[in-house]
Formats: sequence, structure tokens, C-alpha cells
Amino acid sequence: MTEWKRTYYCGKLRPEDVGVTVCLNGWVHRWRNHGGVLFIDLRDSTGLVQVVFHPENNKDLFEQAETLRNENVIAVRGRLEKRPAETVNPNLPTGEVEVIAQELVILNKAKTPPLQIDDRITVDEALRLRYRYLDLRRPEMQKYLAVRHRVAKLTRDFLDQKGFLEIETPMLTRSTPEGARDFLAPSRLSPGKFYALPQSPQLFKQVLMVAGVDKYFQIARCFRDEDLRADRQPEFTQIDLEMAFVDREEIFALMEELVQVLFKELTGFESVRPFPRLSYHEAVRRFGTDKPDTRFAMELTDFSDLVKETEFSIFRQVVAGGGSVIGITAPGCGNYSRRELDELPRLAADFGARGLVYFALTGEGIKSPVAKFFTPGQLTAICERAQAREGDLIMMVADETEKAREILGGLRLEFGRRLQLIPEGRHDFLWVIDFPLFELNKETRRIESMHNPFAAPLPEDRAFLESEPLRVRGDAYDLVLDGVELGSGSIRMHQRELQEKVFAILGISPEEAREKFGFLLNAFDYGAPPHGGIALGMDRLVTILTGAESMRDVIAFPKTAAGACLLTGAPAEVEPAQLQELSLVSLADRDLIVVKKRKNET
RNA sequence: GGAGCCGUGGUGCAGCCGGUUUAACACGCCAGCCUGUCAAGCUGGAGAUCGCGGGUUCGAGUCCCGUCGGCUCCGCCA
Repeated sequence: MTEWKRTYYCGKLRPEDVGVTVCLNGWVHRWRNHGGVLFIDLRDSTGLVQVVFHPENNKDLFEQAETLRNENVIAVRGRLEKRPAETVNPNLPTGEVEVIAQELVILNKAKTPPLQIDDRITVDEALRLRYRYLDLRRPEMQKYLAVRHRVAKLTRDFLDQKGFLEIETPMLTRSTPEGARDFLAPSRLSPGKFYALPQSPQLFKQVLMVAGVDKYFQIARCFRDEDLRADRQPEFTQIDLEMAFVDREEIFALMEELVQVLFKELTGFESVRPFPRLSYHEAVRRFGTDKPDTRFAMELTDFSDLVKETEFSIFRQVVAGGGSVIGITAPGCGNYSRRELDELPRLAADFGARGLVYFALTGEGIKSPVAKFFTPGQLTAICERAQAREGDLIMMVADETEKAREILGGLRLEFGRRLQLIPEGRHDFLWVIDFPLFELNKETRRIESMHNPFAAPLPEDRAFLESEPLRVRGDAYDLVLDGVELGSGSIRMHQRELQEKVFAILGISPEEAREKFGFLLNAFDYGAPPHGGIALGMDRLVTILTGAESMRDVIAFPKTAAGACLLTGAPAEVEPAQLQELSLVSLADRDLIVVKKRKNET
């Protein structure tokens, strides 16, 4: 190979280099045989360059080149020359030059690939995942890999410069209650016992604070055994950090600077600091979600007081029952056809609505199936409140306040997209702050942590911890970008008594707390500094930075919706001997039999 | 756990309410021609038991049920 070692990268060749003899290594991207002249587009990680073979130069060489096929791996030696003016390809960075081949060696042949190495071709994603090594050869995917690397590198440099230490924490740790389902790893040395893969390094980074580390960070792999979504993988990466002796202002300033650097370096986007802030309650009230996309307005409007005494009984009843009538105004949709209007309730139902009322402000007045229940004065008041003008469409949902807001939040996003209200190239950062510390699980009627059980209550709300826990706000915050929850963090509790009190409110007994979190509580006994931190979802961040269609595109080897790796076939069965060694018995086969029996009976 | 969409040569797809082609078209592949193309062009060719299993029917790529795989959403994800 020494003899054929490359001297230049394909995509880097420029007119300035003309005249040199180059040796290139790469893949045959495409070939064009014109009989009397043959072109090869040679591809490496940097891009393409055209290689030319003339039969009159060297007949044997030409015949050798004629055997080349797509994705053959070759080394070529030749002279870099300027292309004749009329043959310059302006679509290629190397389009002004070409390599006149002198020697060629095929380093490896390739079967005809099952997917074409081309950004323009759409291929079934399952096939892409099965042949990931071919999919990743596509320039677009190479770019994603590079951007991801740059994010990690810039983050490391930035945090290093700010005095952070990158510290690894265990991947084999213990299962803790609450939160997501753990991935477990059985212990061979302790039969019947299990490690859990970390859902996040949360506990370790807090212990590191007690250990006197002033600033910690880690580009940490996290594992959660929950069902997948387009933006959720069972293993994912967080930019995780924690600082001692901080308040949230310091964390906000740091993170704003970091993401500003990342966006500027990688997309050229200039973010404006400081980022705006919304309290959780305000976000939910105005946008119907705790992660609002503020790139467009169309905020929620509360009509409850206006409609509580109308003849429309559904509105009256809902408001009387403590619920709300919430709406949004879709600009320019007042001219919707009958059919489009009829579709609205079904659309709303997708977001959980039991019904939807609309008022279309047409040129001939207000069109609505329920208009007859409202006096002209009431209709005017509604339009005024909605800031609706002729040509607009007001949509309303009546329900439990929280639910109505959520439904409208969903409709708002839907119409924002549909009406293309989101400006191209714009990015909105937003801090959502003062999250409630707890929320009520409607099914179990139990109090649960909204963020995590380590977020500190806001000092001014601490008095209500025992009397009205649901009223207590935490010093917890989310970084929201374009309607995506990019990061989440909090100032933590660092005193044992307070942490134990919160555990108690969460229904974790003192025994369980000692059993599962004893090491943290004990650590707090020995002079734990006030501390806090945040973790950014790196996969989501890179997805937005690259504009990738799917989070799977920015992960080299992602899992499918069913949690499978189509490249390796994981998860897979293991040898019975392996199970035995781990003192495990699989119930999978037995369950299968039970299920089959039950189905045959019915 | 639930719902929706998808599955047809190597790839992307057409095939509508069951019978009209020999399952169309494009890309790719193979062969021939071709001296400046660059998603080359022209000519010809090979390649598909329509994901799998059952059912309905005189007849199923097409309808029904099940199943497998992929995607999306709800639940879930402190």
C-alpha cells in the first residue's frame, strides 16, 4: 500500500494544484465510458474529482479502467490538469480540474450495492439501516457525522476553557426507583443481582460536587427502556454538566454562550442573548405547552369569561364546572370551504378534543354552526378578544383548563406548520423556568417529580412543601429551541433534611430512600456545596444544527422504532450456557405458549 | 399496551371498485455502439412465485383475518 499511498484528497483538489502528480485513493462513484474517453468520478470522504482515461495514452490502462464499476475501491496516479474551459463543471468544487490517469490499481472490488450512494435517491430506511456502511458513504451522512464531531469537539474546548473537568461515570450502576424503565445487566459474580445502565449521570455528578469537583461535564451516553419516537432513542447522548456554588443565572449565561458558539460555528446563525424566559405557567397559558415554539405568534386566547353566560350550553357548563374555553385565531383561514371546516373537529380530536367550535370571519359575516347561540354583541366581543379580522378563523375548545390548553397547543403547531408561519432559517431559544416541583399522576393519584427528585424548591415556596406541595415551584428550567426541549436542569438540594422531606412527599419511605439513595444522602452529610447543572440532548441538538430529517440520521448506528439494530440484529438470543452462567432463566418461550393458547381459545 | 400508514425485480414506484395484457415506468445491472461527459447518450438484454401464512371467490398483487418488518402518533419517557 505504501506505493499507492494517497498524496491528495479528491475533494480538495483546486486549480492552484495543477501540474502536480497526485495519487488518489477512493471509491468509484460513477463512471462514464464514451468509447474513446472514459471518466471516473472518484469519491473519498472529502468529495468527488473527475479522473480521465484516454486510450491513446495507454491502451492497457484504458482497458483496465473499462472494468471499473461503482463502489470499486481504487488507487489512481495521474497528473492534475485544468479542464478545458467548456468542460468545467460548476456544480463540483473540483469542477475546474481533472486528473489524467497514468496508473491504476483496484484495491477491492464491490458487488452492485443494494442502495445507490446518492443524496438524491430516497431509499427505504430499513434498507439503509441494514446496509448502514453504504448509507453512511453518502455525502449528506458524512456531513452529519462531521457536524456531530464538531459539536463534541467545540463543546469540549469551550467547557475546558471555562474550567470544567470531563469525568466519566459508570455505565454499570444500580437501578433507582422512578423515572424511566432501566436497562438491566445481570451480574455473574452476584447471582440474582443486576446492574442498571444509567438513565443519566445525575447521582454521580452530584456526588462529584460533594467530592470537591467545582465544574464537571461529560458527553454522556444515557439509556432508557421506553418506547421510541422519532426524536427518542433508547440510548442517547447528553452534554451533561454540573457546577458547585452556582445559581441558575450562571448556568444560563454559560449555556447561552455555548449554544451561541455552536450555532455560529456550525450554521452561521447569530443568536441574540440573553435568551428570553417564560415561567412554566405563562408558557402553558400562552402556548399550551411547556416547550413553546415561539417562532410564530398565534397565541392561545381565553374566552371563558366571555362565553360563560351565552346560550351555548356546552361552554356554560364547562366554565361553570371550573374548565375553560380556549381558542386560537388562524389568520387567513376564514375562507375555508365547508369540507375544510368540517374536518376541523376531527383534527382537534387527534389532539384529544371532544369537540371543536369555530367561527369563520367571512365577507358575509360570521359563519359558524353555533352562531345562533350567541348575540351579535357576544360575537363582536369574541372577535375582539381573538384579535380576529375578516378572513380569519377562530377555533375554540371547551374542556378542563389544562386539557383545553394542551389541545389548542397542538392545533397551534399544526396551523403554524400548515400556514407556513415559521420563518426559514430562524431559531428561537427560550428558557422555561419555575417548573412546578411536583405534579399529580392522574392515574395513580400519587405525587411525582416534574423534573427529577433532586431539583430544589424555590426558597419562597418552601413554606408550602408540606401543606400544598403542588403549589411549590422548583428552581428547575428547560432550554427550549424551536419548540424542542433541548435541555433540562435545576439547582439541586444539597441538604439532607430537605432532600429527605422531598422523598417523603414523593412517597419514598425513609428505608427505601436510604436503600436506593443512601450514598447521596450520606454524602450530603459531609459538607455538600450548593450546586446545580443541566444536560442538553446532543442528538436533538445535532438534528437541528444539521437540519436532518430524523434523529436517526445523526446517529451512526441508530435503533428502529422497535428498538432493533438492523445492522447487527441486536437484540438477539443468547446461548443457554450464557444464561446459566448468569443464573437466568428466560420466560420468553413459556410466555409465548401461554399467549398462543389464549388466542386459540378465543 | 393502543391507533394509523407502508411492504410489488437490486432501488424508487404504477397497477383505482377482484378478471386487459406476458405486472407498467424510471434508476441501477449486463452487452454492444460512442473522443469531453459529469444524474452522459443511443440500441438491445436479464431480472418479480407482488413480505409471509391462512381465508373468501370460478378467479386475489387487488377483498378479509393473522403474522413479520419499517415509519408516525397516543400511552410511556423523573
